[in-house]
Amino acid sequence: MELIENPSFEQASQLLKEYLSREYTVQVNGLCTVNYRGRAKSKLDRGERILLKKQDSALLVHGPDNYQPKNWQPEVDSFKVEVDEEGLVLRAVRRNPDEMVEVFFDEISLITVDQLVDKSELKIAGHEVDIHEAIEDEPEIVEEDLKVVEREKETPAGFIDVFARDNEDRYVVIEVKRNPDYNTVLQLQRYVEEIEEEFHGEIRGILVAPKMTEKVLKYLEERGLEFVEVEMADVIPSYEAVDNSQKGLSDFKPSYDLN
Amino acid sequence: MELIENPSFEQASQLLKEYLSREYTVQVNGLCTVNYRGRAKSKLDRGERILLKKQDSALLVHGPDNYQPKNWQPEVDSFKVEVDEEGLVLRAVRRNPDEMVEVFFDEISLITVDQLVDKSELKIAGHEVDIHEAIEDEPEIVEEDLKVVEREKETPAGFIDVFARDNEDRYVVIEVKRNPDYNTVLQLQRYVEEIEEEFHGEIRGILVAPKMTEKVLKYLEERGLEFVEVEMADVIPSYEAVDNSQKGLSDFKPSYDLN
DNA sequence: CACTATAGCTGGTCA
DNA sequence: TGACCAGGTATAGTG
Repeated sequence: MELIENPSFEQASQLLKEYLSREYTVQVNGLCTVNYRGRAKSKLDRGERILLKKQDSALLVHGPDNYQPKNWQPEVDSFKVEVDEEGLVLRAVRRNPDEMVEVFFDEISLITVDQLVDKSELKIAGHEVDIHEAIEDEPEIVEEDLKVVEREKETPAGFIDVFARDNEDRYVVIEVKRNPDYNTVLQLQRYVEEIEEEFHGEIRGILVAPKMTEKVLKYLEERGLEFVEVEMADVIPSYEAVDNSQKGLSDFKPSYDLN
Repeated sequence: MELIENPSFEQASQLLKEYLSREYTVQVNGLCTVNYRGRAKSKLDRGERILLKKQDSALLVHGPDNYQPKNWQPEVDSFKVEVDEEGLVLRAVRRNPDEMVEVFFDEISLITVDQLVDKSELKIAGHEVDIHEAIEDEPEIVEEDLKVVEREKETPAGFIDVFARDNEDRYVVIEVKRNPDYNTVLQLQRYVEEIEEEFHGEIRGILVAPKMTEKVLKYLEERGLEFVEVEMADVIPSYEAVDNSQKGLSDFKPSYDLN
């Protein structure tokens, strides 16, 4: 790791020009103002901030509070660094969409340059798609003797998450939601009505979710629909760490504009 | 700014215990694994990361790529630091929702502690009625050669904030909003239509606001209406800069569990 | 305090 | 490529 406290602008400029456009994590702490221009406009007055350039060229400007960055650029195509009598300017441009973040440093208190290695990737247990798959694999999660007919079945009202038949051969429309609300109920009702038109007979509608509110449950039951609660832990047996860290990195070569 | 390279776990623990629960920006670079448990579950395998604790207690764990953090906690109620033979553990808990981020450090390459000052957090005080008055007093805020005909003019659709004539004697309907949205646009449009019925000829509609979103602006322009941005500082002579950067900070005293 | 709507949303999936 | 939807969404505004 390379680290300089209170560098001169010349030192800083040299370091930034060397490392900004390469696969290094670069951090600059200092007093700066920031402008953004592109999809919107924003101007950030002078303040002490932390600038973070990541190894895939992502740029973040963090202030002293708030979980989210004050300013950012998810992907930068070209960096540009200039020094004049007033300080150091860093410009991060990307095309498509055309936008630029400009950072004017008045003071720089710290610069660090490092190459971080992260072999792991995060996988979250409990996404909607996971539940779909789990139900398809093990329909008994929802109900005994349930047979999946089709997944993502299309109807005029939209796509049904899981379409099945129960142990009395009745058709069952299953809608999966992580955070069910009134709209979810209405949507399920529409699906059931579509299936009634297509197949006739008694059609069941089941809302599958890890949680439920009293209000929505009542709303659901008033419409003759059912609710099955699933525990995430039961549905997803194990989550695995997947190595995605190299994705796209080998292609990363933002141009560096020397002037 | 306090800074230690390659601290021992004991040194690190001491520093973290001292500053994590206070209004300091704390940064830890090192090799770690991270667990999250709460609204969902996630596990992040060992990797080199940057942990950032901000002055409002927000916690971020950044990996070497991606603009977004690998793991985070927007607000932390209590921090807990422990050292054992395997390394250093940092736990950040919050209630409502009940969730926890656990960071296990195997190696720590850098710790920095600092207090950042961001003067740009200054916000402005000003109410809608203030802008009305200011426009009545000085119509040129909105446009040159504007003559106010009437304030709070009544129409069947409601009261028009300011009713005026421009330098070509066209009638101008001015609607003032602090936070304009779609409804504001529709309201202005209704006023313009009312005035068209009453006076005929070309009627202009101007929305005056200190800020504007892209969507609303587009919506506005599609209807042939105009937008004038006003700076509170320009409009209200005695506007006061209110320091909101401390908002909630004085109350910020996450408990520190000494164990 | 809860609910609602937006975001320079970002990120995914699927027609 | 674009439309549509989810997110540990976060955040701001309103009742």
